[in-house]
Amino acid sequence: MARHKEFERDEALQKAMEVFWTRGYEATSMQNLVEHMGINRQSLYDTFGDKHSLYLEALDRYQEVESRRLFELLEKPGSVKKALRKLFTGVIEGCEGERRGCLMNNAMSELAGRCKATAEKTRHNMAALEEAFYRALLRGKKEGELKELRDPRAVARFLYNSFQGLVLTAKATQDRKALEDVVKVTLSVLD
Amino acid sequence: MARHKEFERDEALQKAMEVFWTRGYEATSMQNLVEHMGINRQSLYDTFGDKHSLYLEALDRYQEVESRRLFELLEKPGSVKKALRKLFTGVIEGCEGERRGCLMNNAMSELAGRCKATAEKTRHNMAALEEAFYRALLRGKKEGELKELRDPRAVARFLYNSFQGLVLTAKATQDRKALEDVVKVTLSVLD
DNA sequence: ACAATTCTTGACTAATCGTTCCAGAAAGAG
DNA sequence: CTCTTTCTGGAACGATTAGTCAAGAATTGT
Repeated sequence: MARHKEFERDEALQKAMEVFWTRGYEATSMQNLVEHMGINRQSLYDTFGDKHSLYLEALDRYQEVESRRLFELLEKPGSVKKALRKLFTGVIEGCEGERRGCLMNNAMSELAGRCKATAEKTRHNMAALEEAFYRALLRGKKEGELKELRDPRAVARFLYNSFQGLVLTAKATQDRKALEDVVKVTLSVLD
Repeated sequence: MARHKEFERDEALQKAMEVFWTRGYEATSMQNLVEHMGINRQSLYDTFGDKHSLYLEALDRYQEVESRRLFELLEKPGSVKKALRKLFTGVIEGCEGERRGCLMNNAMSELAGRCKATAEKTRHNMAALEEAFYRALLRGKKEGELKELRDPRAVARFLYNSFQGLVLTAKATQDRKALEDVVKVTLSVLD
């Protein structure tokens, strides 16, 4: 029988995801990908198809891996408000170094307007995040922390929107005070 | 003496801005620009320098032309809340057709992370919009519409953030109800 | 050992990228 | 008209793009 693969598919995909995350879709060349993924050019094409297919798979992987961190944070027992604050201030911390934002956010901005598959995946991500916020809000309401919450669905959508806005804003500014103001007012909706 | 220019610099720049607005920076080729601007390739280079310089000038023009519309809307006498509602729902209307978002928003996402000049221009845009929100809030407070407003600077930053988030979100979704929920909760901060 | 299958390598398309060069047409001022 | 400058068109630049091909090395089951 045949030889086995000498690289881990998931590891290579992870690397590809990071390159797309940092450089975007158009600015990433196959040469960039070959170098960073550490696999052969031909293996890349054999395993992932063309550049666009690889990008879509990278979006899927991001959805699985990165979104999970967010879900876990919001589902962990304890104060919902504190979890939300941690989530939002985490964006501010993250803006210090890498400055690559969020892959889904970037995809929405760069490609969703002209690529249906990308638009679909970003919508799926949006739905998942909205749902995570929604469940957290319901939990907060049930546990008495957010008694006065009127329309959890609308607030969940609002939180998603503010979160994405913050990720984007943090890409251009280093003004922590400004970003903290945004978080402060955003979370005041829950009071 | 010499011949005069046969094209209007501002008109050509306007066209270039629209191309960058629709396609982004990387996905726009000089060929695209030549075709849409309606001027000669050589004239393009003579007049605007290279692609990157042209892009930065397009950002400047956007800042002047498009931001003014926003300023005028917010400075017009009348209810500040109504003006803000009009501004935000305008984003929802705009998402029906073109789907190109906002050039500054796009620039922030695509280039601000790796181009200092772009980051600077988007920061300038952010400061201008924040200031427009701030002045509108102060006016609302003075005129009694927003008596209970505590921290207008923070709320202005919050409004800017929600606005940019909405522009981005509207790029991927057509769910008007979801977008209207965002606007509803965002503006509820002023109540 | 042997055959089957797959990985690796590097050269190789054809197209497009941003940019420059050049020759000639057009239009102002003297 | 002539001189000067600028605009125009097309060809060309070298570099890079996404993607392919073919041949050999490696690893498996029999």
